[in-house]
Amino acid sequence: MPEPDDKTALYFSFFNEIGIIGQLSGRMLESALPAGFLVSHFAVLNHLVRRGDGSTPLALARAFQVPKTTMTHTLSGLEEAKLIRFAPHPDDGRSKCVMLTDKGRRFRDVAIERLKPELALMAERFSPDTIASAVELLARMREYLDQRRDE
Amino acid sequence: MPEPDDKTALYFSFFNEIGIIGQLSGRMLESALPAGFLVSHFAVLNHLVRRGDGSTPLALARAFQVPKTTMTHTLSGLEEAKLIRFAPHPDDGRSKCVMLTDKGRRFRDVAIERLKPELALMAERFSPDTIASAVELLARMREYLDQRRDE
DNA sequence: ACTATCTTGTTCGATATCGCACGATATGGA
DNA sequence: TCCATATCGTGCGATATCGAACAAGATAGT
Repeated sequence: MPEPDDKTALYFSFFNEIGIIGQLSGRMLESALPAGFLVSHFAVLNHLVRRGDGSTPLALARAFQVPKTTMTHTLSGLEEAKLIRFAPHPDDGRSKCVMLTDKGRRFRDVAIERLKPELALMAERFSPDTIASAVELLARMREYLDQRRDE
Repeated sequence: MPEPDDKTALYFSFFNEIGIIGQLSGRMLESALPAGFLVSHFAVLNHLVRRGDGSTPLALARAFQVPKTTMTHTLSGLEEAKLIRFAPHPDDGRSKCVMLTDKGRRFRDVAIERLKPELALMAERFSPDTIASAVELLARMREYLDQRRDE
């Protein structure tokens, strides 16, 4: 390492590992989805199931930290596949509400079911406790970066 | 959560956090790069500095777990900016060696210098020890996913 | 040496992602 | 009320990413 006297490299390797795991897990997840669907589609459906639907596109874009144009594109794919539908926003004429359809919920459930064996295998090597504490750190990191971003 | 009886959701949130941090850290890093350069460019340069240059494009693609077509594209951008150059492969006529140029090394050093304040701030909240142990877990996870991928 | 098969890098086409700029609506102050 | 400014979603163009197919070179079996 060229800078043995500082910790910079450590933090870079952290983000480097994050990036690579993002790649690998994305591929793994996509292999469990029908052709043409991506992580971004699944992630939105999963979010809607877990946090409840009715969010606006902008709220979703912020939740995943992607530009709103990207979210528009992702949502239009989901709508075309009838996995979500849009409802008018009750208070704000500029906005809309993203609603899960039954088909969307089933799509997400099937994907999860298809991934369960893989996750079970993973759980043999990485205990829920290990992952839970990692999630704790990662969530803190996400919140920190998110807040820094806004400043 | 819809499946209170299994740990599936925990593992999903792990990968979800990974994805979001990937987004956020990518943006942060790109803000320290000249316009038109992306994380992928920096990541390759950083890899070449730390692991030494002379790798082949395919080896780099594997290191970052991206398709080789993607690496071809990334490398062509770096070559056009004269941050790397290609040398013929001594043993294999199909392949080539990716070599850092002085300009490439400086590019990487400048980027790191520009990021140091941000990382120093981060280090106040996330100690090197914390990050080091996270890197350990992440590296294990990467190796695991990598190996699963090949099966 | 010959040939079948594998490996490496690229080209090509399709699509995802992103920044910019716009129209529509909301908000707040004069 | 009226206007300036902010916010929400989208259209557009540029570029990144990826899978499929290919050409050139390597490899292994005969």
